[in-house]
Amino acid sequence: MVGQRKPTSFDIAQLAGVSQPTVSRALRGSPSVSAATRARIQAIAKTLNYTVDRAASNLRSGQTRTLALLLFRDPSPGRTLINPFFLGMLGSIMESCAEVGYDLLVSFQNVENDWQADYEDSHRADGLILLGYGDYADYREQLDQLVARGTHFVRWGSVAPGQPGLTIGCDNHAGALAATRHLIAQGRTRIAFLGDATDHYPEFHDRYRGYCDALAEAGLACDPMLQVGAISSEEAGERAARALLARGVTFDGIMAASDLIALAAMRVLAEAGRRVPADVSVVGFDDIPAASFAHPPLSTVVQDAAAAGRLLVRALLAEISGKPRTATLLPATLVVRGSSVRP
Amino acid sequence: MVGQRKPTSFDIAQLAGVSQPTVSRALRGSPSVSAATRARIQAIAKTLNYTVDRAASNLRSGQTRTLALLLFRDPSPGRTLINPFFLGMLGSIMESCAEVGYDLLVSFQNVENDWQADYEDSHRADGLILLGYGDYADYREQLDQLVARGTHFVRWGSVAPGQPGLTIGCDNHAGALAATRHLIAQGRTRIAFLGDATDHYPEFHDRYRGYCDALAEAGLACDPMLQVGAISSEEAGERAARALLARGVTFDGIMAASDLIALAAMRVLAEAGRRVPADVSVVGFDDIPAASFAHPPLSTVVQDAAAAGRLLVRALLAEISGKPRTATLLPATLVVRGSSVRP
DNA sequence: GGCCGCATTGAATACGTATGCGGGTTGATT
DNA sequence: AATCAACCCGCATACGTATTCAATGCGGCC
Repeated sequence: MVGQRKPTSFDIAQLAGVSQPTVSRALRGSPSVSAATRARIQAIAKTLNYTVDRAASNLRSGQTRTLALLLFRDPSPGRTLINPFFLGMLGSIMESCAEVGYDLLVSFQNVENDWQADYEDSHRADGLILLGYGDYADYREQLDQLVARGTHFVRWGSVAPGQPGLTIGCDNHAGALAATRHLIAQGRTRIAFLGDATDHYPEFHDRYRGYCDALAEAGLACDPMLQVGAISSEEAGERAARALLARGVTFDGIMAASDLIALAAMRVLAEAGRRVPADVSVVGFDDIPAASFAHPPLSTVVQDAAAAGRLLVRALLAEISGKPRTATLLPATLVVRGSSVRP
Repeated sequence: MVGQRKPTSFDIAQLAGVSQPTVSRALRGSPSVSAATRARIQAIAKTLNYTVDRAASNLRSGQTRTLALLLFRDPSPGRTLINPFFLGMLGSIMESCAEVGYDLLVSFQNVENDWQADYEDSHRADGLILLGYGDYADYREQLDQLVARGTHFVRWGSVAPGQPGLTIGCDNHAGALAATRHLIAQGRTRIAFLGDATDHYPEFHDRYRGYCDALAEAGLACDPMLQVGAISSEEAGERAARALLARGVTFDGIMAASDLIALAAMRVLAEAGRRVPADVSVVGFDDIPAASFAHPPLSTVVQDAAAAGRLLVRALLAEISGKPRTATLLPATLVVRGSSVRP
């Protein structure tokens, strides 16, 4: 069995008494093959365990029926684990690709480096899905290059006008707004924001604006002493929380730009003897799996990862087939758990 | 820029004043091309943004420089999330693939269905990595088929003699042995095992044997009333824990076959008013991210996911290149956190 | 000086499929 | 009965690269 040469469409053609092109058309579902011939060919293909050679098919057709998923990782001293939120999205992306009959190629990319975005040029994939909280300063240039080269791609990120390429994201502003309103409704007035607030991280920036707007609504000032920068990682969250404590400002609430930051902050607070939620109410963003296991369970803003993944794949396929698509905003909804509700 | 035809090796050849084969050789590092020519060709390739067409390259060479990762998912009513432990391994596999210059194709597979293992036959990948706690009864047959078709693959699972293909796994028996010894050292004598104990799930079976051996060492009986079957999911863990409580047997320790089971059990125990670890000591297996965030933090058996991923990739490459490899056992080490230590 | 060997390169070709185009057959229409 | 369209199918070919084989030039050695 092992020594057998892999069957080709010629083998099937011979057995079926037709020509090779007919086999190709039959298996591919071309309407110009009669039902009888098609059935015969399919039967033979099945008995021979024939599968279309993707390499040859890709070469001839110019299509790979493969999408590439590029996961951006922030450059950190130690090897940073990938953000769990994006891992969650991965599942739904895999699922969606399978549904539409596409393969999925995945790889890490470091934002800083020139990432090898030659997946499409080298005919390894028909399009790209970009995922990650990247530093937009580094990022932007590369996106422009992708656009210039005519690469098909979609990106999960902050949906704003004037951005290169097709972006899909959740309503970061509305999510943070709702979360901060919730904190205010709990009677909190000194609410800190842990996370980068510059436009280097547009998604965090949107969340920060939502936070500020909620404060403004309530007539509260947006105190810069209550904002500490951090990217989305436990280490950064820990540093930020410590920095906040070190400033000596009083605070009774924390709006964290991501769950990883929030969870790290809760840990630091516990060590410092601040009780959550008795002394401080905490809300995160993303709803990673660990959020509901935390103690107390973390209130957070849920992004619908399943819907997001599906939408990314659909949008990319539309883009590839030439249909113009516009940026899409997914809802972000607050889920209240134990970390924010005042006893 | 967009309308430009993608450059081929012929374009480079013409510009460099050489033939196409020389370009191919130069870019691929063949020793039979002079250093001067190589440098010239590489320079031209760079300015043209040339990348080798993988489709053509794959077709001609018969190699794809791509590995496929198949994640097995237990068939569940609702859509089961993928086991976080395997997600952790995914990162290290991605990393290892990148290091050796291979692409990684990922996809879900349902154990029950005939999974489309035609990745290698259809020239989409050079080999397969199989990941998942599969039901071995369904699984076995498919593995035999892979072997029969001469497909290159490695599998993460229970390392035991007589299994088809190349298996790499952690020392499930030793891990469970250490964990159960630890429970006994805490003075626990009525220790339950939550997880399948049949050979349908060989890894769980190995863990169960470790559990039993530890009990035997201490002169404790292995009471079947203290074992409840469960696959690795929160739902199954919850059902198992409730079933255990419903039996009305006394118990003061739980050895869970996986962290998902353990975390679900801790939740059920809390609802039932049993305190962890005061009344019941709990230990899990896998060390998924949520384990350390749980309350109390979950003691568990750590599998080195990073090493595992690296090893899987390396072993598969060796297998592909024809070097015989033998099954490998990775260590599993107990990490003690709050859920098991008696106050 | 002729022959041999090494170092480079070119010519030719094969990998297996998908598709434009034209040819043949059939049945229906005038 | 002649024309025509619809329907199926085969011929030829192209996709871009990697590899086999032969050819060339060159220096060295007997």
